Amino acid sequence: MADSKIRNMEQFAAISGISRPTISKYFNDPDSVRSSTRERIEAAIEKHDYRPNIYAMNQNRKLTKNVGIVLPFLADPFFTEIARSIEQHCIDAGYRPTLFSSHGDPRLETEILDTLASMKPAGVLLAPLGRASDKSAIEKFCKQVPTLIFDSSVDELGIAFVGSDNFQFTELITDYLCRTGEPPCFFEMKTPANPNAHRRRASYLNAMEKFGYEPQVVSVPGEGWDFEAIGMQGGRAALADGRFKTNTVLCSNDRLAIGMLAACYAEGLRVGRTKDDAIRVAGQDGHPFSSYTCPPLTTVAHDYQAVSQHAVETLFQAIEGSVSDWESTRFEGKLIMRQSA
Amino acid sequence: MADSKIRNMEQFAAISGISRPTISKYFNDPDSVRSSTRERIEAAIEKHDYRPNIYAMNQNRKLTKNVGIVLPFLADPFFTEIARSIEQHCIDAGYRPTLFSSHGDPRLETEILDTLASMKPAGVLLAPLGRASDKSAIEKFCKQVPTLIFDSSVDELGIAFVGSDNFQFTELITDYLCRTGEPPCFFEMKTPANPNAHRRRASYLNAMEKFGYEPQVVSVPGEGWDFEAIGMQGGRAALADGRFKTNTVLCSNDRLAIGMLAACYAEGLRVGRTKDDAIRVAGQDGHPFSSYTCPPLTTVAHDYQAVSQHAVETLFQAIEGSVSDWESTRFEGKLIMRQSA
DNA sequence: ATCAAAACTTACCGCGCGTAAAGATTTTAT
DNA sequence: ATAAAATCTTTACGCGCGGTAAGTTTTGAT
Repeated sequence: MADSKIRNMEQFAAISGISRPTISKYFNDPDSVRSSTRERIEAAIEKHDYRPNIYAMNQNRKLTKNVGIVLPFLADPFFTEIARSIEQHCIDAGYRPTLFSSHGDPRLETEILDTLASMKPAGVLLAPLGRASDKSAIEKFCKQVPTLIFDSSVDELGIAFVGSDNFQFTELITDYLCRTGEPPCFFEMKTPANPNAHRRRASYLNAMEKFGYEPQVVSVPGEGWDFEAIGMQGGRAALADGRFKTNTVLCSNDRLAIGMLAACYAEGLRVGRTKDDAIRVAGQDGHPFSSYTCPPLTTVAHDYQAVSQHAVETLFQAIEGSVSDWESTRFEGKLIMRQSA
Repeated sequence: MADSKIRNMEQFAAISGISRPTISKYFNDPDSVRSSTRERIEAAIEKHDYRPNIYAMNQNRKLTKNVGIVLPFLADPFFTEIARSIEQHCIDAGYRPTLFSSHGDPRLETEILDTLASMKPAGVLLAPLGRASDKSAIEKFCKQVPTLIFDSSVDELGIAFVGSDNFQFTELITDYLCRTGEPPCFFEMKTPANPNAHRRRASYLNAMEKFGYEPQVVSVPGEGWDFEAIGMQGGRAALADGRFKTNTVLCSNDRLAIGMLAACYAEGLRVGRTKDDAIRVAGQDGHPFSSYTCPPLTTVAHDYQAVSQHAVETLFQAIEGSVSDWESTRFEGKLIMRQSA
């Protein structure tokens, strides 16, 4: 019945028998009003289906309830999985998440940061492109907006970094591969997108030395974020040239490994860990699709839940008060043994 | 030098020597001012790095330059690929896209629609969840905001529907499979997420009858959007029970096919189209990962570019004037022959 | 019942911009 | 050159809400 006549908070206040400042206070923080008033307001909201104008709300507020989430590349279920988890945590904390993707383009990343700055967000969760990022733009942005960097670190920018312990990842799986067969060759992109790849290579070299094996790094060319294609093309070439000195290939990440599996298939090599198999292939990330490759991919899985939860918690702690020093948190990965290695 | 002193349009107008209403007019539509003034304004923008407050802008505008993009499920490169393309088209047209994902949850979809309604967007591109969607909520939303439905149709809601011609998809690949080997069995979810699946089944039945073969539909149980898992589990069970009466399986979509390939691998069946292979598997969608399965997946690819471009164009035509009748546009798919079938 | 604290109301101003109307200025056409 | 048209400036008001200061009412403890 009575509905769309309410055009602003004043009218809503009048019709619900409560003063406008109190209504305003309620929308800022429902717990700041007496429970009896809260119930009356909520009943009126229910009845008249009123929502305050978000633009008018955000105009004068120094800080909005917006939270920006910036991903480097959307067409990768690894990131979307994290995004889903982060989004949920933000909503639970009473914030309004907005998702952006740089789609692998540094100019777009800078544009997004620009847009975001004008949105006066309470905070931003940023997974940067990495190497290609305009670092000065990110640095400038971090000075304006409380920013938590995740997945891929950029100097000591923002309020904190949350990610995975890439050293541990690679050491864990290198150890596993060495114990269960021939020591692995390391398969990677020559110019990887982000610093995680460098950490993983360094960890591989370190682990191989520790275990007393000679490291073999196979770096393949390719730019951009089309990792599967790069892994497949580079993998075929490397296989054809006999650049893998052992029968075991540890890929820098799962998407590269998926490309490598396709390369093995194309070259007629049976992948697996049995006597009949020609080659073992392992990845790193615990990519959502890694369960469905043929054969299923042995990998090290991120602790998605821990990363996303800690990222959001750290951001909100910084927003809602305590200004602590910059810190870096890296979660350990879990070895997932499947048939590929 | 002179920079962050400019706090509003008034000050910017003063410092750039142009009246505020003209500045305002410029930001609404740069082409609405004389080219000489435009150049002066743009020089001043460049110099002082001024951007109008988006909240104050949008508060009074009846329509904003926002465009909402709603996806049913983000962790699927099929959708993110379309999203990327649509986003770009929106930006090119001078709009500000905002991306949302329902993450397979109908309540979240309704919430997103609620949020979107309060954003006064110029228009919305909505790919609904399908069967699970709250149709009344969508219908209500479509009355408030110019909405273009894509991918999966819901009645004749919104200003138009743009998607793919599922009948053609399935007929095309069914024909191909019949011509090149045994006629296909149709592999699908018992309770599929959206109406596209029903169209594809109907098309399969129709095509099989037309070609004079007896159709064989294998429906497997499973809820939600975890298609690969459903395909793998259902596929293994169906293979074990001998429910596929021929050596050819046409999957309702590529993600199901990826699960089916994993099932074949687990059951020790070699997939392919040569004499040595035990079974042929084909998908539908042209999923970004379908090139990298083992073996690479034969499928029918959406015309991504055409769908996204036509969707955006149709929306903007409706926004910027011409109110034409509701219409449905479905683009044909292209057969992609790979090794799996 | 008494009183201070907590919660609420009234009244008013400010935010940054959209928009309209009327007059002044520039551009274009004749 | 001159009139008509297009564009710009000035002035003024409104949007829907945030925020504050002063009074008033309600609450809960004594």
